[in-house]
Amino acid sequence: MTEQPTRRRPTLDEVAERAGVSRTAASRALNNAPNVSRDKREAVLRAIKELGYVPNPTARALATQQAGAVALIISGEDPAVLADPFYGQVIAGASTVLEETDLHLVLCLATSARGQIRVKQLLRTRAVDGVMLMSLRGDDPLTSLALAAGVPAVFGGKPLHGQVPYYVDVDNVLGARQATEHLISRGRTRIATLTGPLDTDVGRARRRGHLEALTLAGLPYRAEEAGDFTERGGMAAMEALLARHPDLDAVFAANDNMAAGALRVLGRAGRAVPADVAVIGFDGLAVSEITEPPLTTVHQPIRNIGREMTRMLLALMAGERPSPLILPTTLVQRDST
Amino acid sequence: MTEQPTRRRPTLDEVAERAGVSRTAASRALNNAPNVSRDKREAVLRAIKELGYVPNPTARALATQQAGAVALIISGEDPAVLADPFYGQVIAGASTVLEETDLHLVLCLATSARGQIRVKQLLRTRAVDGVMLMSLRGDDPLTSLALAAGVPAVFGGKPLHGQVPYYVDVDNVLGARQATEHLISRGRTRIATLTGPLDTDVGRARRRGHLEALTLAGLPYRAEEAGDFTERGGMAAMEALLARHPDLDAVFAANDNMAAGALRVLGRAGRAVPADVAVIGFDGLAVSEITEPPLTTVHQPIRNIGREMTRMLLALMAGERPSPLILPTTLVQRDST
DNA sequence: CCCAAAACTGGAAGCGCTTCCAGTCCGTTT
DNA sequence: AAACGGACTGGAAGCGCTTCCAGTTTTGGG
Repeated sequence: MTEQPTRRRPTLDEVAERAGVSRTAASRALNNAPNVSRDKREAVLRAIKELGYVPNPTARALATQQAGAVALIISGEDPAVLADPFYGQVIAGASTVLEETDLHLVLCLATSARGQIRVKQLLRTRAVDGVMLMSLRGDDPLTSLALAAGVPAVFGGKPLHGQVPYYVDVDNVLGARQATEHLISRGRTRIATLTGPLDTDVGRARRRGHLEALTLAGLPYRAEEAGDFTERGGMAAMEALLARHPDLDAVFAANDNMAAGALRVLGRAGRAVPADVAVIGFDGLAVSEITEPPLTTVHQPIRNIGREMTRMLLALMAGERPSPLILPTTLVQRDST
Repeated sequence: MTEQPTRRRPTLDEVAERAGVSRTAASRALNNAPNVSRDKREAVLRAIKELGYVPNPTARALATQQAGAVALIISGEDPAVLADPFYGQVIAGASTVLEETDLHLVLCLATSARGQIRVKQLLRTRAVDGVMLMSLRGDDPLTSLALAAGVPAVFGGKPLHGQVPYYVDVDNVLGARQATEHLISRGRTRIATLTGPLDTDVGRARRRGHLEALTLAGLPYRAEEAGDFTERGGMAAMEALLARHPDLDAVFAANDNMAAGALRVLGRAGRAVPADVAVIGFDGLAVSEITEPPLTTVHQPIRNIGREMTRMLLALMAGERPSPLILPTTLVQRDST
C-alpha cells in the first residue's frame, strides 16, 4: 500500500482554500499567531485535520531563514572516538534538551580529511543554526573555523589554544588536585599519573592539578606516562610506568578507562590494589563501578555537560550572551584507594 | 569582528549578474550540468570564487524536494543505550559512507515519549530522505510507522515481529550455535547461557542458536538467565545463574559486555576461567581483548553493519531494490575457553 | 553553401511557507 | 453622531534555487 503513487501532500494553500480563508490566515492559525478570529482559526484547524496536512519544514526553513537543526561536531583522529561511552552520555544529554524544542541534532564526525571538509561545508552553508564542538586537539583548525563562521558555537571543554567565548567544562585542575590529594591523604608518597593526551586542554589540566597537589604537599616523587584515554592505552602506559618506576605506590589515571586498564596491568603484575598500589580515576563512568576492585574516581556530570552545552547554545541562538559554565566534580570513594 | 552586521550572503542571482549570464546558466555551472558553454561556465566559477558564494542548502532542498539528510533512529527505553560502544561503531560506519555523499546524519534517540513523538514528526514531515532504525523491541510502533511513512527505511537487525523488506543483520543463530559448539568441542557438557532481552530478535536468535547446538549434541543440561546486554546486567545474571546452577562448566553470553560481567562474577566466586568455567561472548568489541582472561568471542563486523545499512539506504533512495544482507560472524579464539 | 540535428540560452514558473502592509470592520469615546 | 484606536484580512512580495521550454546559435554532413 505504501507503494501507491504517493499522492502529493496537501499544501497550506489547499488548507486555506478548504477552510475558506486566505493562506495568510491559515499560516497564522497554524503557528497560532495573533490576528486570526476564533472562527477562522478553528476552520483552519479543522481543514488541517481533515486533509492530514503536515507543514513542509524545508519551505518553512527557507522562509524563516532558520535551518531547524543544530550540529554536534566530534573531532579526533579516529572514528573510534565514539567507542568511548563518554560521547554517548553527552549525546543523550543533548538529546533530552533538544527534544523539548523542534530542533534536530545532526552528528558530524570530523575524524577524517573528508569529514573535516564536510564540517567546513556545514559551517559555511549555514546548514545548521548552531554547533557544539567537542574534543578538539591542540591547534584544531575547527576552533577558528567555527568562530569565524558566525554561527552560534559552544565548546565542550576549552580548546587548548585560543580563547573561546562560550564553553562548558568541568574544573579539571581542581578535580585532579582533589584526586591526588586524596591519595596523599591515604598516606601515599610515590604517586604516579597516567595523563591524557598532552595536546588537549583536559589532558594538561588534569596533569597540572596533579602536580599542584604534589607540590603543595612537598612530595618530590615524579612519575608519569601519557595515555590516550582508552583502556588499552591505559594498559600500555601502566606497563611502561611500572617498568620505569617499580616503586610507585599510587596512580592517578586521568580517566576511568585508563584506570581500568591500569588495574588489569597491576593485577597481572601481582600488585594488590589498594594494598600495594592505590588507584584513582576520573569521569565516574559506569565502568568505574564494576572494575576489580571498584574504582575510586573523580566523578564529572557528563550527561549534564551535554545538557548544559545545548542549553547554552539555545540561549546563544536566542540572542543572549550566556557565561561559560564550569561544572563541579565530586570525589567518589570506592575500594581502589 | 564576527559581530559585524553579517553582510547578507551573495545569492546565485548576484553570481549570475557578475558573471554576465542568466541565473539558469549559473545554476548549471554550479552543479556542473550540461548545456553551458565553456566560457560561461568559467565565468560563473570565477564569479563564485570572487564573491565567496556558497549555495543555500535550504533553497536547494525546497527546489529539489530533497532534504539532504538521513536519520539514524535508535530506539530503546533508556537514553543510556548509547553508552554501549556498539552504537558508536555503527555510527562511525555510517559516517564514513555518508562522508562520500552530501547527506547529513541526523541522530534521533527515540528513548522517551517525547522522543518517539519527535521521530514520528520527522517521518511525517519528511524532514529526511531516508531512515535507519536500530534496536527495536518487540512490537515497537516505530517499525510500522517507518514502513507506513513511505520514506526509504532500512533496519539494523530484523524487528522481532513483522517482516521488513530491507535490513542488515548478522547470522545470530549460526553465530550462537558456533559459540556453543565451540564450548562443546572443548569438552564442556553443562553449558549455561546469559541471553539478551527476549523481546528482541537478536536476543531470541542467539538463544535459539545455543539451544540448537545443545540439542544437536544431545546435551540435556539447560540453564539460562536473561540479561540486558550491559556489563552490569551480565553480572547480575551471572550471579543468579551461579546460584541456581552451581555445577555449570561453561557459559555462552549473548554479548561481550555481559561476558565481561560474567568473568568478574566468576572471578569473585573463585571459579577459574577457563579451568573451572569456560566463557564465550558475542560481538568482538574492544572490551573482549582486555578482559581477564581475554575473551573468546563470536566477532561480528559492527562497523560494517553501519556501513552496509547506509549503503543499502542509499541504494533504496536511488530507486533500487537491494536485498537484505546477512553479515557473517567469525569465532575469535582467545583465552577464556 | 544549405539544412537538420545538436548544443546552448535565459525567461519564467515553480518548490511551500512567512510576513509586510495597506485596508476593512467594529466597538468606543467624547 | 462623528472620530478613533484596535482587532482582523488577505494580496503580494519574497526566501534562493532548480528546471521546463521555447527559441537561438553552432555544428556537421551532403
